[in-house]
Amino acid sequence: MFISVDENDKRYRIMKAAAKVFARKGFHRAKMEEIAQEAEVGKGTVYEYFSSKQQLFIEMFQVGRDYYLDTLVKKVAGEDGLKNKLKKVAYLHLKFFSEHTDVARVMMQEFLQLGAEMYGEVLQTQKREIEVLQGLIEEGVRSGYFRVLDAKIAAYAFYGSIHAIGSLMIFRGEKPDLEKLSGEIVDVFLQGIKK
Amino acid sequence: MFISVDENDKRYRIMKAAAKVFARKGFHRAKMEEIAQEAEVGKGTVYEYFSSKQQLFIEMFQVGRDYYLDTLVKKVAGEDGLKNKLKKVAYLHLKFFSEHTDVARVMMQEFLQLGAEMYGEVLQTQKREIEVLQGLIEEGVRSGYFRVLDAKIAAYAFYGSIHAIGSLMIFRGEKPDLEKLSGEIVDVFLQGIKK
Amino acid sequence: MFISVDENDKRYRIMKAAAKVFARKGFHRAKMEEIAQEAEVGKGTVYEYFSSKQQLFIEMFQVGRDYYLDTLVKKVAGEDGLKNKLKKVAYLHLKFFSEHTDVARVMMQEFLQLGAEMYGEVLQTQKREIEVLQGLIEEGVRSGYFRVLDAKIAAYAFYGSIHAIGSLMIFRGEKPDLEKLSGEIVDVFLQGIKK
Amino acid sequence: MFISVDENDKRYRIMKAAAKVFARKGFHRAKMEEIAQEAEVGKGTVYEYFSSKQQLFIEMFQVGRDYYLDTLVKKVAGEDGLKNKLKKVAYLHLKFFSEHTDVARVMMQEFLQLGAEMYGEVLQTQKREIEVLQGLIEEGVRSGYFRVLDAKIAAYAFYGSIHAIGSLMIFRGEKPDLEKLSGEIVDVFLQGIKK
DNA sequence: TATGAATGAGCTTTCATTCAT
DNA sequence: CATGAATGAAAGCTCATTCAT
Repeated sequence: MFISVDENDKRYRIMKAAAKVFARKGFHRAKMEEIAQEAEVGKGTVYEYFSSKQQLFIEMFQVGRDYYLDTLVKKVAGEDGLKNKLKKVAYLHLKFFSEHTDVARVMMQEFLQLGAEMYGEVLQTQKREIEVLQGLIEEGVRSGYFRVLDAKIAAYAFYGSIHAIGSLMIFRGEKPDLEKLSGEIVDVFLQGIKK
Repeated sequence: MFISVDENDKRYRIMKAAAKVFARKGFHRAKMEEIAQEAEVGKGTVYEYFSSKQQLFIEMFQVGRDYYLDTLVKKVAGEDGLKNKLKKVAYLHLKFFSEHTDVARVMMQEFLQLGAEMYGEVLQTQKREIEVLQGLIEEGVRSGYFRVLDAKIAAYAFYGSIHAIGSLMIFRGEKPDLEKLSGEIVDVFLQGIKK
Repeated sequence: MFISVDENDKRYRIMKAAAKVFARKGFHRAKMEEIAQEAEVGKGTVYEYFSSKQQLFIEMFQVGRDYYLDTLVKKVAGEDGLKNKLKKVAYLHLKFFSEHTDVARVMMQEFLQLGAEMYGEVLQTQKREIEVLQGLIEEGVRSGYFRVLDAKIAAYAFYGSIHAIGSLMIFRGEKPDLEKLSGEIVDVFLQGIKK
Repeated sequence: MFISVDENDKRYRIMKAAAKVFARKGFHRAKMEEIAQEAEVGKGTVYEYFSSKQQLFIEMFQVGRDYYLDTLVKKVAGEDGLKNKLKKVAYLHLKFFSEHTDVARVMMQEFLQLGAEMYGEVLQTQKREIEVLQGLIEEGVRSGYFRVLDAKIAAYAFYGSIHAIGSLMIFRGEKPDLEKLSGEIVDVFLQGIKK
């Protein structure tokens, strides 16, 4: 999940362990001790790299988020046509949920628990992904490909659709065909469900 | 929010207090002491009615959920036409978010924190609301009003749309025109965004 | 040592235990656990009465100091003649050291360790006792009983004399005749050591 | 302050750094890390020269003490007449306080904190300085210059006087005329305050 | 010899839960 | 039934000390 040149880098190992434990337990029930054990380092070592539990959580989160968003933007740009771009967003979102179930779980859980600082951090992810979608929709409206509507609401609606379905997968442990699924979601979004 | 014959009923008062405090602080940061004070009872009294903090949370949650779902089902039944029924679901969901911002926050936050027991409980709410939607969509497909598609995916997509927009409102503190907003969501869902 | 109506008063018991443990170990090496055990209460109970270790130390200190100073002022006032008053100060100071070796030890030890807050607190004791002495000496100078000199320096000198001898007792565990000893100290102070 | 042939000697640099940091923070709040930084050596290097924090403190203390006492004995021997010798002791004690405020602070603070081992070490300083004074007083008694009295008590009284006044200076940050002050202290000690 | 990354024992403090009144 | 004083397990964090390089 995270970018790292050296797989044995302690900082990297601790962040990976943190992601795993936070995912399993949530922020409050995760113990620094357990994270240290998971990373196969001493408890004190964690504090050599991260000044506090909260700081560890925030940094772990930011790295994951940045990696995800960078990948998203890059891959969407590589697609031709608005429909394919929307489908790519859906696909990548679902793929992330599917491949990083544990991390996704944390990202959804700890929303407001950690006070104002985290509040903003966590929201950024949603916000920036939705901005990408809103941009695509606005483009479609300008080019006459989409009908005239509130692009923000539409973006939230589309984001909500894929996010809800992603959540479903997390909770059910299902492994559907993501290509097909993202196709269907985009189809509903573009054509509506009405005959 | 909760139903109670006797407004002075201790059990009721404690649950209401719990809802308030859990909403303010989240599960882990909420203190039994504070809940007791909010309910104007002794700390020990809380334990007369609820065997543990977790149990109190679960029961509070269930009562809120049941009240919400019962209201939902009843009001949707009172509407004519599938479009109006869908719109009603969106409207009620958004209205709940709008009127009970704090409670909604808890319902979204504490998802998995509380282990397997809560896991199921929390999911029930989503699941049953989605079942209502799925039922409506299947009905529409059968009657030929909607085109043939995977009703479950469509239900999740619709649910996700309204939920994402509801979340937005919670975090931004916005107070939009719910009638209009639910109309727009249903419109996108039915017609799609394509021209 | 401390004033208390009810010997079983928890607050009192904790303060007494704290005095004992702080005396034995000094502030930093004293463990809250040990204080709780000494007071025969649970660790949490200590925190019911004192918000922190430092607060416990400060309050314990203040109570001891106030009791000591009040007694000092009262008893000195009850003596006739400057010589007897000075002797009383010496006697009470030595008696306090003799009877409350452990507490005296703490009062001397933790001087500056605890930051500005304690700094002032601890100094108050010395300062106020020295003020009493300075007052007596100034009175003697005015009345022509003492020769004209810097009353402050003389007060510090006298205070230092009795304090040094008190310290000696603490460290050696000696139990000299305090009446006789204070007489000798006052004698040296009044007559000097010169023939 | 310390004697060293080679100013760049690591051992010497570490001890000097330790004196500085212990003085600033007291024993328990001083960190080995900070001492190492102050000495501009690695943390591990400190342990090459001193087996533990406590050992470092003790050795630093002993060196300072020995230097002080050697100087004291030498300079007192260089004075003519008991009065001048006593005055020299007072002057040097006050001068030490005045010039090495920080070190003096530690010497007074850490008295008993460090258990039996330090206990003896720290007391040695006082004890040996008092022995010097006691020797001078006994000499004066023998030679008929002083009246017959308990030389030990008198020595403690004199030591206490200068120590109390020295402490005063430390805490107030005053910089009095040490020549004059030591003269006054000796004067009170020899003549008494009585007319 | 010199280093500083790594360690974990040990500390203060919190708070859900109990139980004597 | 109602209470809240008492409790102690549990957790985050610090820092003296070690040891591979």
